[in-house]
Amino acid sequence: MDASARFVSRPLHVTDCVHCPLRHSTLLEPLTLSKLKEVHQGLHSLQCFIPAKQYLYTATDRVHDLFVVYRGWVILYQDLKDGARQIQRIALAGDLITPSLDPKVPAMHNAQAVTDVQICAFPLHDLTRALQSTPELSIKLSQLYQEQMRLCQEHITNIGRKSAEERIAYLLLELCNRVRQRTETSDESIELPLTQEQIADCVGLTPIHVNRIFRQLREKGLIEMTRRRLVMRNENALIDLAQFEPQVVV
Amino acid sequence: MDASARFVSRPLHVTDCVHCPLRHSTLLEPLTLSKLKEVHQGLHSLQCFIPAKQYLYTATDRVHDLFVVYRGWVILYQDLKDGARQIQRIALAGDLITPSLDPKVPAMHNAQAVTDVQICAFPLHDLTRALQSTPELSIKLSQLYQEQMRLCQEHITNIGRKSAEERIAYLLLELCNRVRQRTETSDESIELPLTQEQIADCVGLTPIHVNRIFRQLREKGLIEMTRRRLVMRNENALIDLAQFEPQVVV
DNA sequence: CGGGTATTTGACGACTGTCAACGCCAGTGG
DNA sequence: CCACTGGCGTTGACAGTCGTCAAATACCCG
Repeated sequence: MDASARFVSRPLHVTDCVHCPLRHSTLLEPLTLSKLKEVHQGLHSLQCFIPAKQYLYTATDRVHDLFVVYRGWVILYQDLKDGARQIQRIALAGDLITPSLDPKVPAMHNAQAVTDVQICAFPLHDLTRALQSTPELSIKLSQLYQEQMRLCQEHITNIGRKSAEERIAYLLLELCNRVRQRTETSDESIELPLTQEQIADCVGLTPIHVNRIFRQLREKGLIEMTRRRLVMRNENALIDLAQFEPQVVV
Repeated sequence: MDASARFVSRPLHVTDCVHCPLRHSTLLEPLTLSKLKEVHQGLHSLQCFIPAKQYLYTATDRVHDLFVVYRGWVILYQDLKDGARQIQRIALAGDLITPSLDPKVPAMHNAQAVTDVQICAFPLHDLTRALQSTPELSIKLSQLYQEQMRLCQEHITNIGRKSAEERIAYLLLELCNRVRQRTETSDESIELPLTQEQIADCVGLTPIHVNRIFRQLREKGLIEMTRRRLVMRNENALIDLAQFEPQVVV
């Protein structure tokens, strides 16, 4: 199915997208929301609203756009034959979602809104033109890809070589860090709209085991989890446990 | 440590790099070796020789170059505190290696030559200039990143949600596919210079267990492994087992 | 208030890891 | 030529983390 059809069949508010990292050309500028609020450079885009649990596209879709999340959480995941599911990436505000750069190639994964989501869609055709006319844009795009790759590779290390406890601690710290960068705060608690099942699908465990680990972490006094909210009770201990290396953003 | 120092301290042959995917601007052109043999566009580069087992850079290095593998196998991996190791990516001929786009940020992972390797090094500074003057280059770069991301995300699904047997079957098929694309052959056997330990570090298992699975696959008549050589005895059964989806290169 | 979803808990089993030992092969040096 | 050495592959016994199954509880939304 064609993903653009999927779009227009859903409630959507089209306005100008005034918050978008693609407008920033400075090398390795951190992608905070305040930084995002700058001037548009004339790149065509549509801002869309996607309600929670709806799909941005699915694995077989041929997508003609590159997306930038403006608000909300999006999970990118793959379904396996046996019913299992692996969340490959969690996209937050300011993150790029690029199912493919070739509209003939299907996305191979699903993109689903966890919360209500606002995104900007950039038609690939316009993007290609913009890249040719605006070199800063292409450099920015490379940086975004690079940052994505880094997270992706850390995710691989996390899933491949760490215990359940370490994996979950790491995921929580990473998400916490990313949320803080975006809100420019350093609260010890954040909104965490993921279910335990989604966390399990992210780190490659079963929801039952995720629950066991959460209890452990709670009993050790490291975290507290109320509904949709995560409190880091002892962040240093958690960092130590997870072998987490907060990225030094220069 | 600065990675350029690491370079010049090693045996290296400096010549013009005449084989490099960055010279190709057509959208989603497959990266085969024959395609690589085209005309250079004036991007500065050094071709270096790295003998097997030597490091291109290590986790703490600040790297000032972007690399393109021309010949040989390179593993990118992270070391963990407890001595474990996770191979995040295997780079073959035509693949990009971009430890960072900011020379101030350390690589966070090691890049080690598995076989003798020839690579091209593009200084980041020159690359940035080239991206600004040559828009086709930036589009090509984005495509390369995109392809990398796809492999990386599949790797995550593989490690996170598949059994040992499925993981190994998948890895073998992926490597086989990538080698075939590059050699433009479809032999049922390929050179596979990885040790069982390296395969284990790639799919997140122990070398002992990798060995057990190899025996299983051998006894099922699916593969044969002699020294440094993999023979696919029943590729379809292997594809079925691994839930492998060969990428449709358009 | 009621139905569905998410969380929690226990018992049990299995896949994979750990430990230990041996064999094979290539390179090295006497 | 042969003993020696180190790396890699192979195998077995055992242990443990994590998955599976089942069920009860808590929570949300209509």
